[in-house]
Amino acid sequence: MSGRNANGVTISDVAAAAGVSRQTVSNVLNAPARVAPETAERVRQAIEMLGYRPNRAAQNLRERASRCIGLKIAAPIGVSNFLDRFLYALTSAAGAAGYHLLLFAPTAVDEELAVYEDLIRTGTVDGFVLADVSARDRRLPWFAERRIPFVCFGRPWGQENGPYTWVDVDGAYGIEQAVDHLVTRRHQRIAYLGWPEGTGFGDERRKGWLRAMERHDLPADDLIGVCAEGVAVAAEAAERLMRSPTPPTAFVCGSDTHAVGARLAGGLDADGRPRVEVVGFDDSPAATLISPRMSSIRQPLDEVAHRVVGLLKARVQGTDSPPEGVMLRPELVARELRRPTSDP
Amino acid sequence: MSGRNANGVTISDVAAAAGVSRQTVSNVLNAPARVAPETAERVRQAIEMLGYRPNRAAQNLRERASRCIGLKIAAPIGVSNFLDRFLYALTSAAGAAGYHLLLFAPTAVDEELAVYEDLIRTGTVDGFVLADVSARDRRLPWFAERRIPFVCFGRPWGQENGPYTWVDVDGAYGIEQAVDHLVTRRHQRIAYLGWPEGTGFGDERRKGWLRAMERHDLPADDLIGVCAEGVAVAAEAAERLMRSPTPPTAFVCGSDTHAVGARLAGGLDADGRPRVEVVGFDDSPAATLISPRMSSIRQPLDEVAHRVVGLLKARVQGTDSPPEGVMLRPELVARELRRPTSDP
DNA sequence: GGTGGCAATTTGAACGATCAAATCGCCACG
DNA sequence: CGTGGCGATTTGATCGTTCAAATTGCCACC
Repeated sequence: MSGRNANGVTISDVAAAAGVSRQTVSNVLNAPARVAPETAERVRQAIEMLGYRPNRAAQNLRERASRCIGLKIAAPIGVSNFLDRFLYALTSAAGAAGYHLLLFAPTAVDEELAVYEDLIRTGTVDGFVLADVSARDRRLPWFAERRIPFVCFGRPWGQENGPYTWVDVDGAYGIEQAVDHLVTRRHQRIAYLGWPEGTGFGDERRKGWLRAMERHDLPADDLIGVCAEGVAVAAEAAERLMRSPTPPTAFVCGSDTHAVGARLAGGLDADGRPRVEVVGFDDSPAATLISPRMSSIRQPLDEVAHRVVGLLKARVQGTDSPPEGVMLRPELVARELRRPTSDP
Repeated sequence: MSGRNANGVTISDVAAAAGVSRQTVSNVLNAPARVAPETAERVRQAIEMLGYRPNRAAQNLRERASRCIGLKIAAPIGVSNFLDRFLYALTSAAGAAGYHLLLFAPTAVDEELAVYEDLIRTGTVDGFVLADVSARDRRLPWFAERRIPFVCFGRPWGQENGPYTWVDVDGAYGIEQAVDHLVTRRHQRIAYLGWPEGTGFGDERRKGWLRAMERHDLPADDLIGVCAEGVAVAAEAAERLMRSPTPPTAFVCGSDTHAVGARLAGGLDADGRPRVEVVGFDDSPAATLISPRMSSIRQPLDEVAHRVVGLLKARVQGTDSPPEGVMLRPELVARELRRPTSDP
């Protein structure tokens, strides 16, 4: 008996209204096969009439699961709204799988690992998505040791062979596609502009460029520029390459930010057209800040999110799903379709 | 009895270890004054030793509260990472107040309002933050009718006098500050470039510009440009204004995107310096995409988030806290400190 | 007509916490 | 020496759900 609470229609209220027991109502919702059709119909009407919705806390308590996925969100840096887009994709994918995304921010006082542990131990979340895995990330072995379910977005660089589950996008493949594209557009001096050595994904993208250049038998030696992510520094780095006696006619870049810098450094010709063709990485809306819009390599974020959620769900529910790495392919979004101006 | 579960140390386990009853352990955590000091110490040691953390679902069930704040996240559009920054501020503020942020995405099949109702009825969240309040937003009266706690970020335009609680930033004030700033830098033809009539915040910002221009006794008639948010269209709109016989020497803009467009339209003089000075709105990192970096009006996001969470908490807990509107002031971040080139 | 089997349904017992009320021990006071 | 009062602690009940086991009703079969 109840229903006296503000907004609380309980399963017992429904049971009373339908003239059955609580468990029958529960069965209608969770195991319809066990219930006689006409009974089920009567119960469904009572549910509808009373506007019954099962209490989440009670379910969570009973089922020992929160159906929440934890995600740490850090102070945003940089111009990209990559996180925005990934967050939306992840939230949608989680929703489709019956989960919610629960955000938390690291606090100044607490030890970061303690925050993760707390969320698991209190049952606030069932597992984590790690979207900011760094090289030799100490969270991974720590989580594994405690059997805390998690899935990485991004390969765990330096511990790829560890027993970790991840989803990543093959950046090297994307860059190779970009080089191939530029080659078909008759470019031969194709530079690479990206992060300095040390970031896993950056190194990989640069390797993809080098591989493609060798495959096409093109020179690569004096065509590498590196700098931190930032338009101004990227422009400087690109300018240094442009001062060469045989300057690049195109840039393949580690990020859209690098690409914007390269485009600015290249400048415009007499007709007001960009002197260098660039391909960025991420296809962020920021890429539209320059005109004409540049080409960029798009990561399949919806697919990434979907796979991440699926794998995490399996690891949360499944007793012992084996670690698994999933590699997805990015796609080149080609936007500069005019002929290159020169062909040295 | 228990503790047999994988990672579940319960309050009874702690009680047994410390040689007291469950309730005493509960009191140590929730009402320490009721417990004798030496008993409390013993219990605390047991908690520490066993690594006890209270189960969130059990607390939620008993206390009829989830300590979660719901936030709808939509597909990102535009270049700004404003949501990123607000999300981080909101997550931090929520965490400091003992809450978590729970994200959800609207699904294609469900009615939007039904999703909100579901989250409340199931007790998944205690209330909502609405960061995307539109004019005559139908959610507001609907929530109020159902006594669903919520706080808006942004005035509920068109229903400011409704019984709603909100936090907003005084955009008109910020714009006026920008105009004052430009006037002290000897500008006289200061244009406004922003959204077409119809967005509450946009209209308000334009009014702020007009008010400041009148206050300074400056002409304003032919200095208004409107367009959607987008660099290319903004540049076009700004160009139209520049073609006037007496073109503007500065732009005050409704967004950073508009401002980037205005700067591009203005172009550079012989010394490579921007011909027009611009002030954007939001101080997004995208503002750094152009060089020299432009001035912009910064919203106090941390303060906004803090107030939003505080008000929501009061409305969730308090029986009947009266509706309240909080207006905060933005701050002009002035970046172009060189003298303007001309003074017509 | 008694019995076994089966489908449909109900009852009892958890899940882990907190509130309210009851109990305990101890001291002071008349 | 009995009683009242008070601080410290314990017991019982409850939040709303689901699992496991028990019960009911019905039909078929020997």
